[in-house]
Amino acid sequence: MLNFTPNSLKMTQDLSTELKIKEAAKRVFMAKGFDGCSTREIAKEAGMNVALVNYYFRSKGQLFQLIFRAALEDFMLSMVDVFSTDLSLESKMRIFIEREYDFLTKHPEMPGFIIGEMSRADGCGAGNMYWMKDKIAETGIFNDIQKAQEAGEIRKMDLLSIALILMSNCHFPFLGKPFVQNALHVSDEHYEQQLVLHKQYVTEMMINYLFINK
Amino acid sequence: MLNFTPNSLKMTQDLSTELKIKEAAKRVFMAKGFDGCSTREIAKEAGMNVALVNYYFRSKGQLFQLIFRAALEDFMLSMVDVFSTDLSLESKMRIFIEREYDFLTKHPEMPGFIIGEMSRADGCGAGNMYWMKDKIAETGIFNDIQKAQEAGEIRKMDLLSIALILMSNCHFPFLGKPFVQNALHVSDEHYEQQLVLHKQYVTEMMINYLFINK
DNA sequence: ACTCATTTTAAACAAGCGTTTAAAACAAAG
DNA sequence: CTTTGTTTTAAACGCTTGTTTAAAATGAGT
Repeated sequence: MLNFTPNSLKMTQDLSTELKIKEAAKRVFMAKGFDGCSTREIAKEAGMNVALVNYYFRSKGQLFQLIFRAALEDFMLSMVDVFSTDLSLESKMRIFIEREYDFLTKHPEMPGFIIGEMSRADGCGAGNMYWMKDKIAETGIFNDIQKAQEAGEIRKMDLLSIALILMSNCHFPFLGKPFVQNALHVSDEHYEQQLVLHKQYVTEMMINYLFINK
Repeated sequence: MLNFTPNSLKMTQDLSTELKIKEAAKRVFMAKGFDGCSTREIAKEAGMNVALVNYYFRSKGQLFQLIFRAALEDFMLSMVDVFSTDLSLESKMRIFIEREYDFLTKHPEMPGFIIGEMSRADGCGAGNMYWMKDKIAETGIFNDIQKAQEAGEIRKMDLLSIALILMSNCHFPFLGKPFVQNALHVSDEHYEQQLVLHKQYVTEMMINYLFINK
């Protein structure tokens, strides 16, 4: 009998368990963080035996690294592919903000997870993310910005500040939700509704500031 | 013999150990989070016996609540007292941003700690922070904003969006430092230098956007 | 039916956890 | 010196942690 699945003969159960654990781990790690959960909790969430976690992924740490890197790649993907188009710089930024709000609305726990776990002592430190800048550079966005600065179209400021302005106004509304919501007594519904308007506000604010009006 | 110290006869050692533990706990909790550290680690950091932590603070959880609430109050204090002055709304905002950057430069781990621990499942949830909005309201800043909106001086937008714009551009540069720094290969020195400029950029950007030019 | 490698299981491991205990050390008062 | 209350200590408690083990179950090839 023909079998097209590599590395394994029975696939239904096989890949299923590995995937189930990986997806359970993703859910649990993102909700509680590396320190905030146990191997047994992940196993239970996946409906599997504890030992299977280590059978497929060797250790809690390695499973975490897998999840973390995947999350990081997801996180970058929505950014990067907008920059690769041949739209104007202003359009790129507008669409970038749009996409960022879309993505974060679907995955609101993402920025907290990544930033939170990156600050951990033994968290996936510097070395693991060296590919990121290169990935962004490949899109040519850095050149676009430099050209636009030389042409006097956008304000001459360090790339870091441009990145900070964009990320601050896209990510903080999701990152800081638990704090801001409690501090101002805002309901979930009102918060989510306001985010739609907020996206438009910050788009206008940032474009107005970054781009020099003739 | 007269004794003015309450609840205790010898004070030098007494308050010293309690304070040492509290300060060690503050350091450790802020660096590693509630789940990321142990009672024994706090005791060792304070140079004290493990049991003393529970002798003075009953449990790890109660000690944490103490530290967390104190951090939250510190966090609010720098905001609130600017708003209580009788400066113009624009001046208040300018000084607010200035103070916020000053405070966060001295305590860069603060926003990550507060936001991170607030998202924890059993973290100090809603009930504990009901005082915050009242504390801000007492300063009259909410009225100032409403008046300014009715007078057409500042843009008519929900209070939530105004708060989000201010906090995003003040807190994210510190919150997201580990991520942004790694993503763009930025050294500590450059990052800190740029933050001084960044503060001026975002001040101009926010004021320009929020206040309607005649 | 038997083989053999893979997958799953229950049980166990040492280590670390938060917390408690009971005794020791201490310091002031009578 | 003895008493009395507080502070500090070492040791232990029961429990959970990450990980390993060795046996059981599984399923395809011969």
